[in-house]
Amino acid sequence: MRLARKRLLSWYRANKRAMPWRETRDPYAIWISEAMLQQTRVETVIPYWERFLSRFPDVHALATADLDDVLGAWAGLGYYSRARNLQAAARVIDQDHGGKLPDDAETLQTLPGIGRYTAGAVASIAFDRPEPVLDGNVKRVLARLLGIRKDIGQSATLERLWEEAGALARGPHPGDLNQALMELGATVCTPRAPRCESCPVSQFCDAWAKGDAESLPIKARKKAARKVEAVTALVVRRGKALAVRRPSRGLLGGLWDLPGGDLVAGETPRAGLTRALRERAGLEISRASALPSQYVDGSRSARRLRGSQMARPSRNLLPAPRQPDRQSTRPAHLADRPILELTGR
DNA sequence: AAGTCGGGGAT
DNA sequence: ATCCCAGACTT
Repeated sequence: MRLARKRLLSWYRANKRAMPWRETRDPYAIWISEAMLQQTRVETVIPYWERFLSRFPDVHALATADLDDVLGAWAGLGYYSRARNLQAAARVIDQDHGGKLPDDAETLQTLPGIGRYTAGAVASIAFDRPEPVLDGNVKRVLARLLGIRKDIGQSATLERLWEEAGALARGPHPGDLNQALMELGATVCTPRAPRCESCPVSQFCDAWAKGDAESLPIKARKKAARKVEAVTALVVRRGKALAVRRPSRGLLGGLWDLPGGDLVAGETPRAGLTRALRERAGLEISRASALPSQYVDGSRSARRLRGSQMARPSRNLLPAPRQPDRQSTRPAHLADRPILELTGR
C-alpha cells in the first residue's frame, strides 16, 4: 500500500480542485468547512463558507453571536442542528480551551457536532495528525480498491474500513492523503461511471481487476420515505404575516416558520389547521379559505404551502402572487424575523 | 442497527 | 424516481 500512498499524494497535488479553505491553515476555518461539508457538496458550501467566515471570523465571534444570526447564515444549507452544534462547540472552545481548537482527534470528538469523521479531518488537515477520515467517498474508494464485497452499512465492515483508512493515514502528509482519497472519490472513483482509466491507483485496484467497480460498494437499499400530510396557515393582519419559531429539535429546528403542522391519521386539513393554530400560535380560527393555487405552486419552498388554508383572509392585505425566484440559492427560510413584512401592493 | 435530519445535483 | 453528498446524533 506504500506505493499506492505515494501515487495518491502526487495525483492529488496535480489534480486537486480549488477550494477557498484549501488556501488557509486556520483550524477554525477548516473546522467550519468540515461542518458545512457534512452531507453537502463542495459547490454548495463555497458561498456559505465565505459569508460565514466574514460574519464570524474566529471562535470568539461565533461563541458570542446570537443563535438567530448563526441560523440566518446557515439558512438554506440544511441539517440545522449543525449550526446549533457549531455555536455550542465554539462556546466550549472559547471557555474551556482558551479559544483554540483542540489539536487531537480524541478531544475534538468530545465537542458537539464533531464525530469521528470531522475529528479526523480537522486533526489531519489542520494539525498534521495521522488520523483517518471515512466519508462516503473514502468508503467507496476503499471498497473498490480492496475489493470489500460486504454491506458497508454493517458495523464489522465499517470497522474494517476505518482500519484500512487508518493504515493509509499513517505516514507523511496525512491531511493531503485523506483529501486525496476524498478527491479521488468525488472526481474519478464516482458512484456511477467511474473513470478508472484516469485513476492513479487502478493497477492496485481489486475491483478494476475484476471489472465490477460500479457494483461496489454494497449497501442495503433504503426504505421508502414515509409520506405525511401537512397544513400551513398564512395569518395576515395589518400587512404582516404571523411567523412562529419551530421547536429547537426536529425538522428545521429553531427556524421561524409559518404556523402549521402535520396532520394526524384521518384528520381533515381544516381540522388539522384549527388544531395546529391553537397549539402553535394560540389562535382560534374564525374564518379560513384556501390560497389561490398560483400562490402555493411553483417553487420548492412554496410547496410547503400546498394544501394549506388561510386564516382570517383579507384580500386587501394579500400581496400579488410573485413568481418564484429561480436565481436565488437561498430558499425563503424565516431564520431571523418573527414577523414577515409583506411586499407588493 | 435503524431513524432522523435538508437541499440539490446527477442519472 | 432513486441515489448520493467531506455525517452526527438519538433511540
